[in-house]
Amino acid sequence: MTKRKSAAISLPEVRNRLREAGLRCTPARVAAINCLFASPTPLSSGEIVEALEPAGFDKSTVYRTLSEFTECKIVFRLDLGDSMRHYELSDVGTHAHFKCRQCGEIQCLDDFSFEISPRKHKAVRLGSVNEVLLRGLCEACE
Amino acid sequence: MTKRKSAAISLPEVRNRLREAGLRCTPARVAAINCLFASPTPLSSGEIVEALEPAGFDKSTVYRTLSEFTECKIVFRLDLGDSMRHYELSDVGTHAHFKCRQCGEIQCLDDFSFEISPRKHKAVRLGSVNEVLLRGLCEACE
DNA sequence: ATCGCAAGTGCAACTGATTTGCAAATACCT
DNA sequence: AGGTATTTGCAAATCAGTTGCACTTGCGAT
Repeated sequence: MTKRKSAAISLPEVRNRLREAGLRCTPARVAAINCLFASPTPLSSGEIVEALEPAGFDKSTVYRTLSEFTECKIVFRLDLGDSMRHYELSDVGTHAHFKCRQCGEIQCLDDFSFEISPRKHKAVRLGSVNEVLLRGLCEACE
Repeated sequence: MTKRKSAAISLPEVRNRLREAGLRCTPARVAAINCLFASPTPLSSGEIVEALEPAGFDKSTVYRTLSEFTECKIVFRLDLGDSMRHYELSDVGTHAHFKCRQCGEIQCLDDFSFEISPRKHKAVRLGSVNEVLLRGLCEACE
């Protein structure tokens, strides 16, 4: 539930997560989970592909794996724009993200709270909001 | 400055906007502005391409036009994820957007206000935020 | 009004991210 | 260990968006 650095996750634990989600435990899936687990911020599909290809995993396998994970809710898929999808393990909990439109840096805003309130009452009706994304310039780029 | 339905914008007015931005007044640009003007919500590049191609405008021209408009700040480019860019005339003013991850519907949240506040004070440092995007399920899809 | 040329356009070919079809490989239940 | 439904790797396809280039056109100067 909390943010972790880069400690590895044990194979049996990964296996459990997969089996619980109804997925077979395969090397590609284990590698993908380890990859995501090791990163403090969401990774783009491209970054994950780059990380796993050297180990011999095909990019199509990686993309398929990420889709499966998303369906099974093992990971949460963020649409941060810029034609790229990002993924993070869903057990880190829901939080907003900030993306710098200049350098592309992504920050997880677990330390921020949001208040979203209708101003007039004509009330556009949103259903449920489960992703909050802020874009702008990070301190460095500003 | 306010939201409009689908009334057309006069040619001289479009011409003015373009000249003020330092752009020549060409049929493709006029068509693109009219297209954006007629829509109550941001349009994706694909939608604009589809709208203008039947009239004989090439998609590369449309993409180029949209980039120029973005540079000149005539339009604001939104990165709503889903591998697609959306555009709206910048004179509608800054406001947040909601996008349904199921049906893709986009809502402009000009009637909402946002409060974003650091919870702890360890303070992740954001620079300036100029786009707020919420994703989730709209009322219909929920 | 019309001329000249920089700016804008259409076309076709290219890129980069992602997807798909299919045959070979493999996880895992018995 | 064995059989089979699931996964995987590969190559080819797709899709949004971009680019190079020769042709056209808007518009300030004549």
